[in-house]
Amino acid sequence: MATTLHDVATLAGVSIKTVSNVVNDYAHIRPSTREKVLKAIAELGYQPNLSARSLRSGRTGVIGLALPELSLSYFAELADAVIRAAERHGLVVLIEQTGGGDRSREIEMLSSPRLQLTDGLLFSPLGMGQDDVELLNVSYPLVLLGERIFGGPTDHVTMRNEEAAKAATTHLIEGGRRRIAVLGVHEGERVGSAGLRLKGHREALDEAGIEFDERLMGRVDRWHRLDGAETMRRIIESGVEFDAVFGLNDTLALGAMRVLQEAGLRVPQDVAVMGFDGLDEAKYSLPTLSTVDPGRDEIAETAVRVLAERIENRGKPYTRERHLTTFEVIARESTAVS
Amino acid sequence: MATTLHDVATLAGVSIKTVSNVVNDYAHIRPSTREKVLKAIAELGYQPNLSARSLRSGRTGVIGLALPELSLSYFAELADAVIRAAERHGLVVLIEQTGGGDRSREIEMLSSPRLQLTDGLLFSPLGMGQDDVELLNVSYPLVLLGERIFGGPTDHVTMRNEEAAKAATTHLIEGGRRRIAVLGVHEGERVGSAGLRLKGHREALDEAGIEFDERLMGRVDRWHRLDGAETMRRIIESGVEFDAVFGLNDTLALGAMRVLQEAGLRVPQDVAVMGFDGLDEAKYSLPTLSTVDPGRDEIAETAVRVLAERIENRGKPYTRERHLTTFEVIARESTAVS
DNA sequence: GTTCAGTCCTACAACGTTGTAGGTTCGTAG
DNA sequence: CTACGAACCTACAACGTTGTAGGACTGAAC
Repeated sequence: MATTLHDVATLAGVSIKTVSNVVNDYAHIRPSTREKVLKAIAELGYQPNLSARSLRSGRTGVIGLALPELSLSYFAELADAVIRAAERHGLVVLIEQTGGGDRSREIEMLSSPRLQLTDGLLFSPLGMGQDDVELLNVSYPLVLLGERIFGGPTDHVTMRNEEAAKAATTHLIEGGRRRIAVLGVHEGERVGSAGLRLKGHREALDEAGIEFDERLMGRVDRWHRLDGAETMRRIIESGVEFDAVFGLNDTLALGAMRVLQEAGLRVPQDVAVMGFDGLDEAKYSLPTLSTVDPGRDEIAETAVRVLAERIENRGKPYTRERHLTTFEVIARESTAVS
Repeated sequence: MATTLHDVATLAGVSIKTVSNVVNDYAHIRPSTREKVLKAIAELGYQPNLSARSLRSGRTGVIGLALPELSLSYFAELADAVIRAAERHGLVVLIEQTGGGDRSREIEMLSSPRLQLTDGLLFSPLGMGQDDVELLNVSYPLVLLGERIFGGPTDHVTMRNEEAAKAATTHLIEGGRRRIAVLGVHEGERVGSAGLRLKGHREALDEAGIEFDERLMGRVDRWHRLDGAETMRRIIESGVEFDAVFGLNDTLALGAMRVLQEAGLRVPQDVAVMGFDGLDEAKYSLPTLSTVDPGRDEIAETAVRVLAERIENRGKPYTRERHLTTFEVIARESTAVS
């Protein structure tokens, strides 16, 4: 079996508590004793039992990250960033997938017994909505990510969807585009990535005095590449005129770009294409895809920091905060002005 | 504070052990008692403390997954599949990133105290090599993934790199290609994805009686899209003649495709492009990328199942096994015969 | 009426750790 | 030489759970 404090104590000829103190860097230990203990620890290859430690201390050093699907690049890159950030705080990350927007699974997740192993949760819902805000009242530290729920009882780290989308559309307009198709629109949604980004888009149109055209709205629930491709195809077939495409995320835009080129439309000469998310992939498509980096790394960094703080100060009162990251329009070939 | 067995026991008027028995579905409990207890559990919202349970039982219900980087699509999709598979076994997954092939971090990982929270580990090294085989002798259940180390002391789940790569090259040859550039070659490597896939490639050449040309080898350590692009550019500039490109993974191939098209080379008319990994992305590039699906889902499924078995039968002797998945060449536009 | 197996339940100890309280030693100030 | 605080160390209890051993009851078989 694994060695315990007791084994080390016996070998070093001290009490287990002294060994514990050495392990935990307690100040008042005679150098000679510390040395003896460290030698015994090395000799036995002792490693603390984290279950016991966490039972005693109530802390596990693990945070949960609940997200829809890792196979969506945005979430994979987010998870990567979260794990790196957590590491800097001495935390490890347990990842739970809730499926692509499955509301009931998301709700279930919030009270999952599996969270017991966790000191707190980073929660990125996709299926839950504003009406579910009360469900965020949980007894453990929770930091909300994303744009499905606002004004909830917890800390919230999110991007400036509206402003960022507005900037994206403005970028297209400045390039001389007037008829901008939008991919990934969710019917009637007001809160949520789709709703907010569309709102930003419309603000940009309004400001430029461009009339909104319902026929340019590419409605589709899922935001995978396939959905972008199919929606684009539908719009082309509908015969409606357009000179630009704004994919509400990069994946949609990449799928669309493929279809545009198949249809003989040149990007950016005939149609400019803009994405949203700042995915790595967007750098390598043909042509390279213009996008908006919503501040993904900053989201991860901030979320972990805030969660770590809440864990640190458990029990103490605090005021929930909303953290907004800074975004950046990244202009690439797909929106170049000819 | 959270409620404990003790609270439930008090409310239900039974001993804590009886509550424990109810929770664990012990057989001999009077229906009336069970009901009383369940009611008390519901009333208090009791959830077992997993730290205590794991301290007592030695099991956490968590498995570790150590991989290079989630931002590499292959690993993101692998992690997705592993999490799904683990869920079917009632396990959750703790993900550790070892960085893109950092040998020392990988070695460190194997004895990380963080693994204490884990019943076993799925380990996918990239930097370690055959010489490190002894380091896999660890005291916890370990299942090795990937192709860096063979014949080690643990179970091993891997793909048929050689055969799959051979099939890929054969596919190109059957399309009439004779001068195949290879991207992602690692100098002098024999074991490892690069070495094995290159070996398969050469076997296919040999069988077809095509001479191997060193100048067609695109050497590059990292396998990101950028590396594929740069290596491709180097090969084009070198002036060596070629009519096909085999990216040792999809990401390299996608990066290369971009550069080929920029250089005015048509895919597949002038140059056929073949990838390896069966990434989702390959379905949506322009043109769509032919690839080899090495059986990723099967790898995840098998690895989790084997690990769960080893955990279940801890202590019992077993013979280590090597599991090979089935692969499939997926022909798409990038290798179409004109 | 006694025995016995089975059912149902309980008390206790243990898993390995850390917090608390307290004990001993030591050096220094009085 | 005594007093006293700081430094150093220890014993004990507790975190919440489950395994073990065993007690009390029931009903059936002799």
